[in-house]
Amino acid sequence: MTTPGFHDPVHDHERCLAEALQEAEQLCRDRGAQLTPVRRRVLELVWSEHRPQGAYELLEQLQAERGRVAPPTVYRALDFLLAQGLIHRIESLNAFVGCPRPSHVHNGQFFICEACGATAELSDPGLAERIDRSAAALGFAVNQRIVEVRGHCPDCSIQGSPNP
Amino acid sequence: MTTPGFHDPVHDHERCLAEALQEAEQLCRDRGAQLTPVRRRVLELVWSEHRPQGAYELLEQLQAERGRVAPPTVYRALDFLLAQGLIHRIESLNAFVGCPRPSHVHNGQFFICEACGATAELSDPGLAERIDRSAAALGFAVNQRIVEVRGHCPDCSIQGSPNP
DNA sequence: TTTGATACGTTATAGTATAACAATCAATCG
DNA sequence: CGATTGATTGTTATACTATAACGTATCAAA
Ligand SMILES: [Zn+2]
Ligand SMILES: [Zn+2]
Ligand SMILES: [Zn+2]
Ligand SMILES: [Zn+2]
Repeated sequence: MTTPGFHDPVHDHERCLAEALQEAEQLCRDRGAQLTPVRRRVLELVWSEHRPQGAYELLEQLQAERGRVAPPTVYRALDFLLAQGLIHRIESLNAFVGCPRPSHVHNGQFFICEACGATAELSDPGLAERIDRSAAALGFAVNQRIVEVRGHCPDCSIQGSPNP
Repeated sequence: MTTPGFHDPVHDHERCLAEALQEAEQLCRDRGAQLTPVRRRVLELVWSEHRPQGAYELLEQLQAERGRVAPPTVYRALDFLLAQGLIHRIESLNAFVGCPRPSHVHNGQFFICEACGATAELSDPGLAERIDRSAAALGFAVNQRIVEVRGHCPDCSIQGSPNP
C-alpha cells in the first residue's frame, strides 16, 4: 500500500505504479468490472505522476502512442476509473489523480501544492463526521464531501513565506 | 445580515438582495474599491438566486439588458467581486454565489443541493482547525481550504431515500 | 498638457466536456 | 449456425468555461 502524505521526490515510483495497477486489476476482477487495455493504460498514465493531470494532458500521451484518439475515449476511461474509485477528480484543477486506497469507499481530503502540483490524499474520518454534523444541523443529506486544500508541500514551503 | 443555512423558498428575497448590495457598497467605500455599475450589476445578478450561477448564465442576463457584452466583461467583474470577498466560486460547479458575510475573511463550507441547486454557506472554525492540523502533520502550508458538500437540502430530501 | 493608472470594449483563441451515432466484439439463445 | 443483445470503443461535431492580447475611455496627479 502507498504510504499517506507526500512522497520523497526520489522515491521508488516504479513501485507505486506497479502496486496501484496490481490492486486495480485485483479489484476489477473481484467486481467483474472490465479493466480494458484503454482503461488500464489511462490509469497507468494517471499514476505516472503524484500530481493531478488534466484529461487533455492524458489524451496527448495516448495520442502519442496510439495515433488518433478523441476526447470521449479518455473521458470514458476516466468515468470508469472514477466509478470504480480507482482515481479521484480534483474539482479545483479539473484534473485527476490516482487513489492510493481504492478498495475502501471514501471521500478523501486532498492537499495540493500550488508550486509543484504534488497532491497528497488523507482520509480523516473525524473530519467527515464534523462535516456531517454541520449538515445534520442544516437538515442537509450528504452525498459527497469535497475537501481540497491549496497551499505548499514540504518541498516547496520556504521559510519566512507562509503564503507566497 | 443573512441568516445562515438554507432559506425558506418563500422568504423575503428582496431583502436578502438589498442587504447584500448595501453591505457591498459600504465595504467598497471603506476599502476605496470601486464598485462600478457593471460590477454592482453582476453582484446583483449573482445574488438574484441562492444558487450558484455560471459566468455565461450571468453573461446572458447582462446581454439581455445591455446588448453586446463579451465574456471578459463578466469574468473581470467576477474577479473583482472574488477579490473583495463579495462572492465565492464553487469549484465543483464552475459557478459563483454571493457571500453572506463578506466583511469577514474566511473560507466557508458550502452545502449544495444536487436537486434544486440551493446552496448554504457555513463557516465552522473548528473544521478549518482540523484541516490545518492534518496539514501541519504533512508539513503542508495552507493557503485555501475548499469544502463543498454535495447532497440534498431539507426541501429536496425525501424520506426513505438517503442518497438518491 | 502629459503621464500613468484603472476600467472597460473587442476580437480571437485556449481549455474542458459531452451529445449523438456508427462500428466492433463477445456472449447467449433459438 | 445465425440472430440478438449488451458493452466497449471509434468518430464527428458541438457545447461550455475561461483567458490572451490589444485598443479605448476616463480621470487624477505631476
Ligand atoms: Zn510514487
Ligand atoms: Zn434570499
Ligand atoms: Zn463567505
Ligand atoms: Zn434542494
